[in-house]
Amino acid sequence: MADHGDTGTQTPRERYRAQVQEEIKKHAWEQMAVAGASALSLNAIAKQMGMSGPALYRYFAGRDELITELIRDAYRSLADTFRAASETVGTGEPGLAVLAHALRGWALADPQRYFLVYGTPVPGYHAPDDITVIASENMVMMLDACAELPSDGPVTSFEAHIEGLGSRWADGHAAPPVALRRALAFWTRLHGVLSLELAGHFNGMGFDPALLFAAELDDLLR
Amino acid sequence: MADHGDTGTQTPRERYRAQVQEEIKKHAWEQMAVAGASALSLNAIAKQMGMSGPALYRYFAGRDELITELIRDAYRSLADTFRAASETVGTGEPGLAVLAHALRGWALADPQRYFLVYGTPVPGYHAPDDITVIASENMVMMLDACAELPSDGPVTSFEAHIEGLGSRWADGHAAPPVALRRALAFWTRLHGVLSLELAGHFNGMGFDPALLFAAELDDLLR
DNA sequence: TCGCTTTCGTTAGAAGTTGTAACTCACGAC
DNA sequence: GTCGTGAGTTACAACTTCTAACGAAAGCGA
Repeated sequence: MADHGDTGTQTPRERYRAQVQEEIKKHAWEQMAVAGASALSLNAIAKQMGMSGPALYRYFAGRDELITELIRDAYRSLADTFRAASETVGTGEPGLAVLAHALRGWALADPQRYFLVYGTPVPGYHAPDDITVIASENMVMMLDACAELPSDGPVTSFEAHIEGLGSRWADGHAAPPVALRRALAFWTRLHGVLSLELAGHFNGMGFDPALLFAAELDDLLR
Repeated sequence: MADHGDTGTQTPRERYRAQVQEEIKKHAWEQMAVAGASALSLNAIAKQMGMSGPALYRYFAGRDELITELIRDAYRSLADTFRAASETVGTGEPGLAVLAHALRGWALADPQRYFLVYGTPVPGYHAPDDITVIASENMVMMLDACAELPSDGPVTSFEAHIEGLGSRWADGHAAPPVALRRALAFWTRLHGVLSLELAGHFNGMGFDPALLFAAELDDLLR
C-alpha cells in the first residue's frame, strides 16, 4: 500500500491523528470483510479499539464519511495495483492481460472491497469529485493497454457512436474507436465474470471461474 | 405478475393474512426503490400501513425473512418475464435476443430488484433451496435459446472444460459445449453491462448504454 | 519551566432501529 | 352462543448513530 498524504511536515498531533484514523479504517476493513458494508458499526469498531463510541466522531463525521473514505481508499488501491502491473510490461504478454490478472487478483484478495467500488450503489449517494479523478486514472491505463493492440477491420456502428470519447474518459486521451470499444468490453465483461463469481453465483456449477475469466480474456485479445 | 399459492381453498383468515403480507411487501418494494435494500425499515413500513412496529412480526419472522421473501419474488418475477418473452418466438428474431431485451427491460424497470438478485451479496447469507430451483429454470430458457444457434467451429479448451455440465445446470439439459459457453457469455457479459449501467458507472461518459448493450448482444449472436 | 489553548476521550442522552413478552380484543369455527 | 385462535396493541430490552457538555491530557509559546 502506498502512503498518501505528506508525512514529512507534521505536528505530533497530526501524526497521532493520522495513525488513529488508519487504525479505525483497518478495523473497518476487517469488520466489513466478514459482515459486509451494511453491517459496519462505529460502536463495534470503537469497542475493538478500547474506546467509547462517540470518540470516533473526532476522526470521521459519521458512518457515511467513513464509508466514503473506505471507497476512496479502495479506488486508490485499485489504481496502485493497475499502476504496479502496467510497469511490468515487456514480458511479451499483452498489457491488457497483465491488467486483467491484476484486476482479478485484486478482486479475489478482498471481495467486499471490490463490491465497494463496483457493487450495488446506495441510491442518493454521490461520489466526491476526486474519486472520479482516480477512476479516470484507471481508464487511462486501460486505454493505453487497448491502444497497443492492432485495430484493424471495419468500424461498427457502436464504434462510430463512441468515436472521440476517449478524451472525455481519460483527460485528452486520443484512442481510435476500436480501442475504446475494446476498453469498454474489457471493463464490462471482466466485471461480469468477477462480480458473479464473487457473489457466489457460480457455486455448484462445476466449472473453474478462473478458466471462464481466462476464456473471456482470450476473446478480448482476439 | 403471476399469482403464486392456491387462492382457491382458503379460510377468511388465511386470505386476510395473504393480503396483508402482500401489502407489506408492496411497501417494502417502494421503500427499497428509493433507499436501497440496506435501508429497509420494518418500523417505517408499519407506520405507513397505520400499524405498530411489532405487528409485522406476525407476518415475517424478521427483517431477514422479509428480504428473503423479496428476493424470492424477484427471482420469480424474472422467471415470469423470461417465460413470457420466450413464448413470443418465431418472429425471425433469435431467442437469445428477445431474452436479452426482456432482461434489460426487467432490470431497468426496477434497478434495486435487479441488484437484489445479482448485486452485492450479504456475507453469510445462504439462499434457500427453492431459489436455486427457480434460478435453474432461467438457465433452462437461456440454454434453450443458445442451443438453437449454430454451433460450428473448433471446440476451445474452456468448452472442453464445461462439456456435459448442462445436465447439472438445468436438470438434465443436454446442450453442446458451444451452447454452454454461449450461455455463460450471455449471462456474464449482459450482467456486466447492466450492473455497471444501473450503478451509474457510465454516467457522464457520453455514450448510450443501450447501444453498448446492443453491441454486446450482437457479439454474442455472431 | 509555567501557563494557555487546543484537542482528545469521556459520560449522558436523544432518537432511531430490531425484536420479545404479555395483554386485549375480535373474528371465525363449532 | 361459547370458546379458541390469532391479530394488534403497549411496554420493554438491547442495539444503533449521533449531539452535547464536561474533564483531562498533551503540545506550543513565552
